[in-house]
Amino acid sequence: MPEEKKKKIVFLVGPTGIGKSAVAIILAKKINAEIVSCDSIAVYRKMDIIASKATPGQRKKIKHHLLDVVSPAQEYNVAKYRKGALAICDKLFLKGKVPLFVGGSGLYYSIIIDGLFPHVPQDKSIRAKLNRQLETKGSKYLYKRLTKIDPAAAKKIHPNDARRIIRALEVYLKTGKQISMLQKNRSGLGKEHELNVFGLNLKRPALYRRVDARVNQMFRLGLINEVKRLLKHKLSKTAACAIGINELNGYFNGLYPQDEAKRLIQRNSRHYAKRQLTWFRKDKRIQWIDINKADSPAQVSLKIWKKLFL
RNA sequence: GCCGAGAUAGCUCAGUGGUAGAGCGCGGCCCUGAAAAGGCCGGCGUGGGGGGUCCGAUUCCCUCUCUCGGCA
Repeated sequence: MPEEKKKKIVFLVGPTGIGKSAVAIILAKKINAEIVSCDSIAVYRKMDIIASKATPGQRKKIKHHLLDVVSPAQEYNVAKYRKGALAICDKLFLKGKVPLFVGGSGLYYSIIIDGLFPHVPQDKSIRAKLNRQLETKGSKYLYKRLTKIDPAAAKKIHPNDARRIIRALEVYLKTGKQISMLQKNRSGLGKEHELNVFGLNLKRPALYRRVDARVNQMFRLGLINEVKRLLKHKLSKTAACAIGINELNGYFNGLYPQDEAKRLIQRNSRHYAKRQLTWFRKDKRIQWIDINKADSPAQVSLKIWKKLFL
């Protein structure tokens, strides 16, 4: 039975602030796993509080991968993530360990499970040119070009979505191939492995209360100083989009008081959580675990464990 | 107690004799090399209670309740 030989991979996803990390550590011990972070911000060093990374104490209990792998000055993206994550999976399989992916970055998750179409990395000069055209002629102009070059891609992309229009044009200009064709060619771990995907969720008001509370906690832990330190150096544009950077920068520049910065961070985090839920909701592979306030991380991880082995 | 202002969406408020909008908030969605990013869609409403005028009232009139100012 080849089915039996498939290697097991476990995913734990869900919106920010739901308590994935604590559950993951307990679960990892039970199933002989190591944790692979699936978080686009936690990859950055020196962004500990802002990314709510696992603490040194937690990392001592269970090994965490893909935390602190790049400096905040470096750009990071899905392709780098995928490369790193696949390498770690291989290592873990050799050790007989189960990879336990934990995080809320939906695209990163899907790139691991379903794959990424073959390498067409970004091209700085093509992008610069397209961005200039975006400024002078607007996204509608670029969209029209895309309509001619790759109608299928254009159909999927909204005329205002400049970022995706540019990427589609970039791929074509660089390879002469349509992104809509290339995108059909993807293969991820889902094909060769036994996937077990769990999602944590809470009723919306309770989730939002948790998100707000976690932002308060981040302030207590020293978010302001952490961001102040980060802003002393040049941040890559991918690191700079972490929620909290921009909001606090406005406060540092005297645009509004500190409370307003906090309010904005809380609001943007709630919006983010909502978008994450939209992303994950449509993935039918996810087995949802509804947690209520009373559930401890241990209870939640037990529920997952039961689903894994019963 | 008297005088004045107000009571409309979750919040702050606009407007109109033909059953209502704005901003923020909130909800839904899209997503393949920036993804904690970027983009799209949606008004979510017993217009404070009751009565009157009118073909028709959220809009005009009366009254009650409440809120906020001012005077006592």
